Amino acid sequence: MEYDVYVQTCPTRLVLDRLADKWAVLVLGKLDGQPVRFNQLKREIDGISQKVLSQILKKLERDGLVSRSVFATVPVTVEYAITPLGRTLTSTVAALTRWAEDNIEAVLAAQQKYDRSA
Amino acid sequence: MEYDVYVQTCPTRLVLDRLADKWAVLVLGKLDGQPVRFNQLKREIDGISQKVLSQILKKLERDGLVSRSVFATVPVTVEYAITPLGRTLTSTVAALTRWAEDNIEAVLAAQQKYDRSA
DNA sequence: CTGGATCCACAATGATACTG
DNA sequence: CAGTATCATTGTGGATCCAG
Repeated sequence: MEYDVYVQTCPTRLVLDRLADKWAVLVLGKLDGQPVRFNQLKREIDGISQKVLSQILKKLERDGLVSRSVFATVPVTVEYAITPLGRTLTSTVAALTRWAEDNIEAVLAAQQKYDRSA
Repeated sequence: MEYDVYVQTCPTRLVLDRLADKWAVLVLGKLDGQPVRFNQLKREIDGISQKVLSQILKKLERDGLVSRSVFATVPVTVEYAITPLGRTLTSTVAALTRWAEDNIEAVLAAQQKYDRSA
């Protein structure tokens, strides 16, 4: 079977839709390493709302990239962790955020130059 | 200066917003190699609308990732090409689409398993 | 603590038509 | 060919309140 992201009906487009999401990238980056609890994620990912975070986590879990573990403490504890499949993604994802941090100045400079000439 | 994508006000978030876009990923992937004309891009990126394509190209150009060249032919010819800065991104971007194509089956399987247990 | 449900405002997109 | 302009529609996210 041949897959090609450039074909609209190809299922790989579904994966791209999921990956090509700012929040998903940040969540995967935070989970790479140790399991993290819901509110801890919410605190560490500045600007994400509770609604969006729970949606993203559910999607990532459905895709098999993230696992969800419930502990019957009081109050309940829920830990999210990356799966083996998800771990094959984190290096790529990390490269993305690293690129952003490394090249932001060049991008900002390009934007200013563009805006001046416009 | 320290940058951190996990801080909401950090400019690197702008970069992530741009990169974390399905269409931007596909466009950059297509431009990696030779310059491509507008309608050729539109044809090769299945499902993208003319409006969205022109928007994405303008943003990528503003970010300094893509260059736009106009040739005074009749009718006019416009070629889009990747810039040196953009080229530093393509390997990461290519890794993303490759991951999607390589792991789609595992993802689809995970989704089916998830849906059955739900 | 971990979310689900709701309401609402705004951004994004498709379709269509038109221009240089 | 390579776009821009407009409109109508949808979706997406934020804010808030509530519950197990």
